[in-house]
Amino acid sequence: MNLITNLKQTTAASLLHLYQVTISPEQVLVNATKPEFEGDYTVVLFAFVKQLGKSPDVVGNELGAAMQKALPTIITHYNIVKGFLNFTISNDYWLAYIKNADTKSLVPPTTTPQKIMVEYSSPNTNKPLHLGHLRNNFLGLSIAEILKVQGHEVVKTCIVNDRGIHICKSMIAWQLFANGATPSSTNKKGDHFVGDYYVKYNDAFKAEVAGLVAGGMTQELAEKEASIFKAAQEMLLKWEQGDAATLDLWKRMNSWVYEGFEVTYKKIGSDFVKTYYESNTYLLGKELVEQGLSKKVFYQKEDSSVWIDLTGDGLDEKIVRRKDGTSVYITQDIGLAQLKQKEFNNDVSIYVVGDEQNYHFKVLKLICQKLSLPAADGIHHLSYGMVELPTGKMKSREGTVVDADDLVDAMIAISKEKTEALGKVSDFTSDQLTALYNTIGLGALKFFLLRVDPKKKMIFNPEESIDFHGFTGPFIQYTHARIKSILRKTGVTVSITNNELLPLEKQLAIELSTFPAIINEAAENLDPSKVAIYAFNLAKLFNTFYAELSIANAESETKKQVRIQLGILTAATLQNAMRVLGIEVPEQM
RNA sequence: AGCCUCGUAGUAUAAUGGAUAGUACAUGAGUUUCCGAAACUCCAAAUCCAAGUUCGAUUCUUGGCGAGGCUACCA
Repeated sequence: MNLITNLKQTTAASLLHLYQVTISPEQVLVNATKPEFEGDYTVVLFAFVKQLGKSPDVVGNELGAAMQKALPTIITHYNIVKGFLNFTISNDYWLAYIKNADTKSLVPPTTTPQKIMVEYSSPNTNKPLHLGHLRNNFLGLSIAEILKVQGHEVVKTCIVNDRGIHICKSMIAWQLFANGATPSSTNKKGDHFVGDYYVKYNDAFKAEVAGLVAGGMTQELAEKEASIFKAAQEMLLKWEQGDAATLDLWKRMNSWVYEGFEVTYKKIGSDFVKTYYESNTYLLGKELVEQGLSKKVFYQKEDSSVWIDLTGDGLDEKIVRRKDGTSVYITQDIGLAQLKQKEFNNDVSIYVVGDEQNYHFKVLKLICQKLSLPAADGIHHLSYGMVELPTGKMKSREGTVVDADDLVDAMIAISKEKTEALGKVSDFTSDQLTALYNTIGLGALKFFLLRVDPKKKMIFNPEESIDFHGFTGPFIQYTHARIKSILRKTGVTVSITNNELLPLEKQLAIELSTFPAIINEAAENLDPSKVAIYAFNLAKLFNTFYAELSIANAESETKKQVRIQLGILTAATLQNAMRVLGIEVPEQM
């Protein structure tokens, strides 16, 4: 049992014994003691002094004595400061922890493993991936790893938005302007190639609209009347009718895009057990509309369109089938949710999607619940904020996006530059160097995008935002590499016979012991930033420890053994923490 | 108009209602005869405003002000 749980339970038991009051262990607040006070863990007394009708000092003294008596090998001292009961934990406890910690299973597996689907990435096939997609991909990858390390079975899926008017725009522009050019004929990555035509479409569209407006048309009308827009609409119609030539071009251009995506996904580490294509799924959900009608979850209006009334749940009315009988977005998503559940039999389904769709997912979950679809309660939306630039929102139509490939390449280039300047890897082969630059560059980028609460929108300043010092991936990678280098020289732990701990040694042990709780917190909140913050704090603490205390030249052999073991545990914990963020840690850098 | 997020030093961020609001970058001052200085140490600097609940509020409630998003028979 972990120490905090133990302290909570003992507090509750002691209170029951002393005062005959029942307080559940979850109600007991146990915190790490602030450094300026004596002690390791603190029980906050205010919560129960009121119902006991005694002063905090009296309760503190009685409770402290009782707890020490209950846990004689764990608690060595206690003191009370203004309603805070501080406990000092015995060195023996921490030494036993250091000795017994297993680097192969730092996180105990959950007792209730589930099958969890994580859907992430959701690209459009009319343009390459950008910075926003990177945040999405890194969040999806990370949350999948966090759940895996807890012992859940994870299925990663992707839904590709491969049809619709936006793709037709790229297709039209290609027909108009490409003269038969292809990615290979222009030596361009396929997704970028197609994306260029999307931009060309918009340029042409804008120019045409401007011309029409100059000729006296209103902006609104001009946007509807522009011939290039009409051509795109017509193409969408042909696509829906199954026109062979249109489908051929669509398939051809999409295949270019997929080739490009594959390169990017491989580079950033994204993979999927199953990829769904919207062109296959956009007709799903039709039977569900019928079911919903017969279950009276949905109702039909006079024009024969079908709706659900969610006003009772504080939301609006929502259409689920148009009067012409076709599905809308939400209907497709309900159908896809059902399909995925049928195929994989998952208990939980996590959607990594931007926060502009918060309302959509609230509605989706509600409808699935009302239709009594299996695992409807397991639907979770991992909602994340937009990534914006100092100049404002990114707009792919206007070409003001930070391209994913460019950014990744730039990060790798910077890591190369910095690594070369330090000259610590002269013994690496060129393949090893390439791998190292990738590890560091991607580590910096992933960490930067994962270290903040996903819910918050973030501003990305390409020039200033990326750093290799401080609260960054490379800082943690460096700390790991340094520990490994030290351990290569000192050898492994032989045995621990020491019986005392210096404050920094104990502090490090305490920090190491909280890792499983951090993982649980991150999983519960679908928030990898908790792990990123933890990894940084641990690395920082180790660096302080290392600056103060020598490992190789420790005061005694027994001290050396303890510190080697602390080094081993720190390196393993950093490696595990970074792994669940999708970041590798090098042995040397 | 309604609904949902968010507002913390110059910048970026942290804090299940708990102690003197933590951290990084940038700024300033230091630390290499000793295990890796991508490191460490120290200085300075912040909770949008106003009420309320509480022993205690960055956190909860209400009202302002400000930013973004959603309220599509687009996806």
